[in-house]
Amino acid sequence: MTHHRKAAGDRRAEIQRVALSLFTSHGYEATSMREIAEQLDITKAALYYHFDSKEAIVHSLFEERVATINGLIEWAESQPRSPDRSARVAAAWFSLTTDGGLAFARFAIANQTALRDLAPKKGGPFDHVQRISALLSEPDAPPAERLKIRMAMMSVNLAVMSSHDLDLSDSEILAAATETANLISPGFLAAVPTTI
Amino acid sequence: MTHHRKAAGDRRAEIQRVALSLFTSHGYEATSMREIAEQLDITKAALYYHFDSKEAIVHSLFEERVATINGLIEWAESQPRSPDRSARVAAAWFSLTTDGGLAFARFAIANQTALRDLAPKKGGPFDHVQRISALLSEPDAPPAERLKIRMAMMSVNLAVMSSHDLDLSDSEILAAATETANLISPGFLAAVPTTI
DNA sequence: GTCTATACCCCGATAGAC
DNA sequence: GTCTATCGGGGTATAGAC
Repeated sequence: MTHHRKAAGDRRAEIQRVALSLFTSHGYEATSMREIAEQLDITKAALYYHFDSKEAIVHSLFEERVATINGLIEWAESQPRSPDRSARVAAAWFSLTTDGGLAFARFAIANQTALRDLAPKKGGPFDHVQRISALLSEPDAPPAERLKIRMAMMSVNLAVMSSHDLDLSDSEILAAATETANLISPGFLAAVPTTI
Repeated sequence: MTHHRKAAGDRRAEIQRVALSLFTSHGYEATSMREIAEQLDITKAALYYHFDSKEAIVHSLFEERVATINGLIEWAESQPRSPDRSARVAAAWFSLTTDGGLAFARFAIANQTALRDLAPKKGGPFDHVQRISALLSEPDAPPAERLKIRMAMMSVNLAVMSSHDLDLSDSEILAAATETANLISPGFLAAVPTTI
């Protein structure tokens, strides 16, 4: 027998889906709990049953990703610096943004300042760019060199930002990002297959 | 005789300076009129003497830039499509982001969603990217080609986003952006001198 | 477990004294 | 021209009925 009622975990996932959509289109600060509740035909108070706060919602949206990247960094730091390690880290970094389409990238772009304020030390998304770029560049690399590595890392963001109003699939956007990353920093994604 | 009192126009400029700083660091939505007033040691009401609304402040921050770009677009549309026209438009676009350092670029990055909502039709900053990229690409160019043009145009944003926490001057960031633009779209800034 | 009702605060904005 | 005082509303969050 199927039930008309939603399973326990579904409501939480629905809230996350709606919140991600609203945060992406209007921004975290401009999105109110009332808006999220209305779009789900539930009350504001119901949100507070599933999440302790508005911040808790946004944290839940990237906590899995944060944990994965922290694991990646931990692994990389236990390995000796080598071209192979760099290739694996770069490939993992890129594949992380493709999981679940480009929804997270779009969310991150629309909420850069909010993410900075909401995830300051916990190892937020922006801290990761710094730490991984350090892993990918030589210890004595000049700042200009580190900048290029970071620009290659963030080519996905550039492609997503630029693709607004253009008739392109996520795969095509990602292909442009991959190509751009390799142009900015030759060999950046040499080891990663271009298939998505 | 010098006066201790500020000249009339100074207060308005001071408000713009503080507002730009706060909007850039915390975002438009997260910045309140009270914060702006406190940082200037004036009252909230005093702000409303100089500006009709919070939106009016943010509009004043880029109205000059908007007018300049509208003029650029108007001029370009009156010219026949040619390599020379493209070179001039691309060069003008880039030099517009250097005026007054990279302050506007940083502001725009921190407030993408707010700018979209606040300047929807008036010819906001994001509308300009679309219209200028149309000028710079062939009329029958596929979306992927237009995307690359836009990515080249927004390489300044990429460089600024990536340079956070890096010991680089605005000139160095801009140099990286210029180089990247030409890598993404060969010859994009061929005609523009690289001196800043 | 999920709702209604409400507390409490700070927001942008205005009126009018000085 | 700049202030004090205040308004109406929406914000997040909570208390407690059901």
